[in-house]
Amino acid sequence: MPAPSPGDSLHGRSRWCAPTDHRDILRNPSLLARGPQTPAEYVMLSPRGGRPHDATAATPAPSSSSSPRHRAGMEAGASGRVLEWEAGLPVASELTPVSHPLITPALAAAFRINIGGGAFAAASPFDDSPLAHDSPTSHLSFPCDEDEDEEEVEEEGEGEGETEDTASGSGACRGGARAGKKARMVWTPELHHRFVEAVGHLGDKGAVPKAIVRLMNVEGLTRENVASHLQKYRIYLKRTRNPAAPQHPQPFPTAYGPSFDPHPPSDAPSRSDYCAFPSRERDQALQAMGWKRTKDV
DNA sequence: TGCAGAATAT
DNA sequence: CATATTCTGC
Repeated sequence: MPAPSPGDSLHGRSRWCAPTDHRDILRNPSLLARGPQTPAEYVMLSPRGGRPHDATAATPAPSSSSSPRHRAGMEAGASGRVLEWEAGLPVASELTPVSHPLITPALAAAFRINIGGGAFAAASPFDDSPLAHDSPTSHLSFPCDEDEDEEEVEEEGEGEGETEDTASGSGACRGGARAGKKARMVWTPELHHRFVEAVGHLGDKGAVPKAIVRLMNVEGLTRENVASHLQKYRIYLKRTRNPAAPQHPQPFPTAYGPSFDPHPPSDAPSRSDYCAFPSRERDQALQAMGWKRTKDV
């Protein structure tokens, strides 16, 4: 029965938040304490409304009663799927398998998560031709939407009984009130790479937000996200084109590099690195995520 | 305080 | 859709 009873499937309209807000993790060490065990869990670790300040969060509040509805939504696929959520969604072939890609190889390594078949070595995060192949989204992070649209992660994780300590059932993202702003999106290098490619493929004329979004085909990515990014990107292009101070032909000292600059200018850009990650957040985020290179978790 | 990056408004 | 402005986190 497709029609979910009220207060059931949509109950709490619990949403999954991508780990966009590393700050949450930063402020909630307990999340790291145990670290995600599975992709699914990882995804749920960053509940926007997860009361970040809840110091006592040490207790994830497993709540045996908290039914794992989240996954139920998709896992129930076999038995009863919430068609309501599927309305307007791209067909399966168009969808991006986020399950594994959500976790970058490095992350996986950090947490010793094994994503399908030793992803670390296998998946080169910098594989190019993202567009060339129709396999769109890959290792991308996405924002947490709370509005209407919200692709569900096609999780193949053979559900282990994860503890659904996601924020309280209602309003996983943002304390229940959808009046708020959307989670800040993080343009990862991968994402930006796709973006740049999309723009390139579309050409100057066709590179409009809508088209870009389509071409990128990143679940969770909104037109507005792209529009905003595009705006910055254009500014960046303009700047680099102008003889203002093009120390280099067109290196991207800023975050707006064509993805992964294999050869960062030797003069080390004063500002951030060549990656599209949020300048300083990245570092902390990575650390918070257990990426400490010197220290061990 | 200023800056950068993303969201939101026009 | 493009541009401007606001917001937020360092």
